[in-house]
Formats: sequence, structure tokens, C-alpha cells
Amino acid sequence: MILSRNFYKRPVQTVARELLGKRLVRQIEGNFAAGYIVEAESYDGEQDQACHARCGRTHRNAMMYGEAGRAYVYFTYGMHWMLNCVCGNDGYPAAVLIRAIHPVEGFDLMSKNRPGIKESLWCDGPAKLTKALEITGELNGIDLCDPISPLKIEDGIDIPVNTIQTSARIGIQSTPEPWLSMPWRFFTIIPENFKEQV
DNA sequence: TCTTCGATTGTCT
DNA sequence: GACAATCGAAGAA
Repeated sequence: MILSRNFYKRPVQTVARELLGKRLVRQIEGNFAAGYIVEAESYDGEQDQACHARCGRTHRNAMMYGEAGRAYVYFTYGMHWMLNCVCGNDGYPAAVLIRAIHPVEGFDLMSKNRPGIKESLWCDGPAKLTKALEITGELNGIDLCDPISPLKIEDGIDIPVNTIQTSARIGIQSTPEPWLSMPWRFFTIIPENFKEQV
């Protein structure tokens, strides 16, 4: 089942934690690929000094203020795309950065986009998974709750609570405390040999 | 295995 | 004009 919009209309930390194990599905002209989310970070409102919305609403971050359950895709470092899920109520800027997934379907598509790279390294970083799944700014604002959307998130596997770990967020070095140390990164580990049983 | 560093461009001040 | 929610190659150990 595809995740409902109400799933995203909750505190962003809750959404980030519960996204672990969910199934990210990318459809491209009949082809599709999917993976289970294994790492996510939450960004929570204008007061969060690590959040793109810390300086208020701009053209770039406008999507974060919009409807929950949509994708916020942005470009950074001159070459990388990042995928986020918009959360919380309309008008409140919050989103979950999808940092890593565990590939389970569409290996041909991902290997095509990540040539010469080991499978375990295809999607183990936020810019890596967007490249493997061909996620770019064209998908900014796409509805993740729509069954016919080219990018959506469905129910996946249960992640035992005791395997979920947290840490400070990554790559936000110039962020002041307490935001720098907020334990808003959630991750788990799915065994290397894990394959979907269906 | 670890650390360092260059790439490269949209966005905001 | 500065910098960015990063990656991957290269070199050292």
C-alpha cells in the first residue's frame, strides 16, 4: 500500500524514523526500481538552523512550506540532487532527507546509472540514490501519495525498533548548536544478502 | 583503511 | 561573490 498523506502530516522526526524500511519506488517509462529506506534525516522549521528554511521562504525552498507528502528535490554542490519528503502542516517548513536506500528491484536500471560501482555502493548516499534512480529537479513537487506518480513511497518491511540508531545530522558543519547536535538522523542496517521475499 | 581535496553551478546576500 | 543537507579519486600509511 502506498503511504497516505496523513503519514507525512505528523512531527517530522516521527516521519523520519518511520520511513525506515519503507519502499521507495521510481517508475520511468515502464521501467521501475525500488529500494527500502535505511537512512533519513529530519529538518524542522525556520528555527532549525540546519534547515533550508532558516532564512525564511525563498523560491528554492518554497516546496517545504507546501503540502505534506510531496517531494522537495534540490540541487547542491554544483552537481548533486537531494531527495526530501515534505512533512507537517501546510505552511510549516519541514522535510525528511532520504540519505540511503537498500536496492531490492530494478537492478538493471540502477546498474546502468551507477556503472562500474559495487551494488552495495549504488544508493548509500543522498546524491548516490538520486543518481541511481534518475531523480532530478524535474520531480520537485511530485506527489508521493499518488499511485500513478513516477516517484512514490509504499509500505515496506518492519524494522525492529532495537535496530534503529540515531545520530547528529551529517554535512551541516557550519550549523550552530543546539541544531548541530540534534539526534535527527535515523538509520538502520539491512543485511547485505537481504532480498525481498514476494 | 584513512584523509585530503578538487569538481562545478544554482541560489542567496 | 561566497557557499552549499556531497562524491569519488588519489595518495599516504
